Amino acid sequence: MITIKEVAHHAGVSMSTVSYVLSGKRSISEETKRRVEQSIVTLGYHPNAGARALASNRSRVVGLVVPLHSDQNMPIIMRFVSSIVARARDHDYDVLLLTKEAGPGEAHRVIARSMADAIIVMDVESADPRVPELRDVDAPVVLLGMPDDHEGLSCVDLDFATAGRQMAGHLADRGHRSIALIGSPPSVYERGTSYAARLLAGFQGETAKRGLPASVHSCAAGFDAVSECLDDVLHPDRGTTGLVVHNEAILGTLLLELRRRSLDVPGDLSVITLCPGDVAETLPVPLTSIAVPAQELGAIAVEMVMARLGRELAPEVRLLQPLLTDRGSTASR
Amino acid sequence: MITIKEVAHHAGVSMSTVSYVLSGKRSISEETKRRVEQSIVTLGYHPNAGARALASNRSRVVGLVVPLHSDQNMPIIMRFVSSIVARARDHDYDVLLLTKEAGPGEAHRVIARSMADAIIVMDVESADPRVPELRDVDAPVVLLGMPDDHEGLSCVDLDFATAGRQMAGHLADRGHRSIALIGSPPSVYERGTSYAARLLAGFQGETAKRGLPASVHSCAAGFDAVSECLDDVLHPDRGTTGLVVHNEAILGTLLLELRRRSLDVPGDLSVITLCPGDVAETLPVPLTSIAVPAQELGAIAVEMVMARLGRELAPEVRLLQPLLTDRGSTASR
DNA sequence: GAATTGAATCGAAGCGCTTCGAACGTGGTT
DNA sequence: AACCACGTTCGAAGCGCTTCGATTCAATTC
Repeated sequence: MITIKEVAHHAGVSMSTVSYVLSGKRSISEETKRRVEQSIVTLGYHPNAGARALASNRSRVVGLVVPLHSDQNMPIIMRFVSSIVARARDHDYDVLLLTKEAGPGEAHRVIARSMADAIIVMDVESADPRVPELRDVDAPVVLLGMPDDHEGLSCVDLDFATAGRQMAGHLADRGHRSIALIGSPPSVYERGTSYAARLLAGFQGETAKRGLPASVHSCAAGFDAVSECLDDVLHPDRGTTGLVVHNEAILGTLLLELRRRSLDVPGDLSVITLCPGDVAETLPVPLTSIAVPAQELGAIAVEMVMARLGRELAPEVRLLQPLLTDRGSTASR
Repeated sequence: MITIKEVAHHAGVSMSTVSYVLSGKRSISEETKRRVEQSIVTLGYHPNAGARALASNRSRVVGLVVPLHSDQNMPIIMRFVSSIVARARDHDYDVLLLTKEAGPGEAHRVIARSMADAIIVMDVESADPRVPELRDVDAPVVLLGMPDDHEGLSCVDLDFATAGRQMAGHLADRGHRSIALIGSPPSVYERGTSYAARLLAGFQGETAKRGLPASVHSCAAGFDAVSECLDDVLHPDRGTTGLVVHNEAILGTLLLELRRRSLDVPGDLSVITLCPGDVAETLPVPLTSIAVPAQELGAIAVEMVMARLGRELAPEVRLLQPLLTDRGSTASR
């Protein structure tokens, strides 16, 4: 193993000079810098992470708590992870993989042992039991998701309430007088997944404000569940003409079932959804949708971590404004 | 931060004694051990990972290269990851997340800096360009998947050739005289994904051996692609009565489309597939299948890493034998 | 021309841990 | 009584790096 000592010797300077060339924390003459960098390349030097962490009291690692057994959409979780890893690497940070399933103690362990400088937690729920414990972690913690009580913690999330309002408003603006929301399976609501509840609140707020009848349905994945749910939603008594779907898993099945029933989108039924943009695009009928900006949310989470690691900043909450993309799946009537 | 020194002082012993209590590398009297452990709890001591790594030349971290942008099934990738993390933690190892997309240099960087003691690489393809570079990594490397040239590297994978043979044989044993294989989209074959090719080879070997006509089809995801593919597979000239599906993404769509065409499984068509067990179970028609034993494969990968980290073992290749579960989706004729 | 400044570099003290050899009893052998 | 062996424990030397004065030397100032 090549050490900084050997590099120093090879370049004819002291260890500290090499260190300063690497960190840029003190000014070094161009000439010396060049020589040192040359030696580093020639010898193939790689700084030892452990030694660095020990001496500098910084690991340049961020712990990421991922829900690995989640019943939720893995692809979207992967988008988050992928963007977080990429942005962290931009800052020369690595990512240590922690699982939600292993319990909240993991975050504490990793920080207490100085294996990581900060923690990012994905998939945080309304009354997430991890939150109190995370508050005690002695390092910056950034949550993806918004627990009810987020005091002292940084949070990033999509503004689901506004998204719910926007989707209801979009249909109402087009003259739909009776609309329905198809949400996630009951289990998701019971678990207190904060985004589901917030979108629902926004949706209901908007329909109430406009005095529109609106029904709300919970739908599990699977062909029979979707079919049953549609029976209910489309019951003639309701006169439903517009559909807000907040359940990525059933989108394909739902559209197929509508086709099977010879219902045209948007001719017979307008449909708008919240899901990743490319999912909305590649469905049997491309859907007008609000995208879940996983990339951006991940990037913001990393930026918040870095900001807090640098300066001593107060935790903050950031809600990203939803962006609606019209793909023609909603008609005026 | 509580250090080992403070623990030693609190327990009235030397630092080295505390260290030996923790590592168990030398015998310590019961009494002393008890006192030290008590002090550790009382003070809330957590060993500093950097210092440990520096002194012991072991990071207790394994790097995991994950395909984060893969067009493949994220859920199954997650199963691997999840099992690898869990098993690694069993050995008191943590997992550093590296992405396939960031390039093969990442593995080298992480090892050169002593951030990890070993590397596990997922989703390795036949002619994977990463393989040569991985061979140069100065640490144990375990591949999930089997490149053509795997000399000097440890590999774990399902025995896809045998799986292909088994599925063909299963149908043939039940009297099917013309069977078809529906595989992954062409892109998967073009990319040289080794498992797809190996399954295909096994399938063709078995049908040839038995002198059965067998057609092979490549099918992309999406409703139209599946429908088109079925038109081809079920063309009357072929007389196909048995179907082997090696394409997890289209299973649901395919079964729905068969139902739409009023074809009964297994009455009109026998179907057998290779996919995770619970996927096969929760389809509209539960399918007889060979499971992808993600849990086991991940666990074995970790065991291989640990074995190689302990003793100086030669790299080895392990192919897991497929296990066929009959769910009644294939009939005799 | 002495004093002051500032850029560039060096030396050495740690960071918190592991590990090796040495030391210290204690009990059993001769 | 001297010796050895063994189970326990200690002390100290690093592991490879960062960082804080201290030092040097040339350029500037009065």
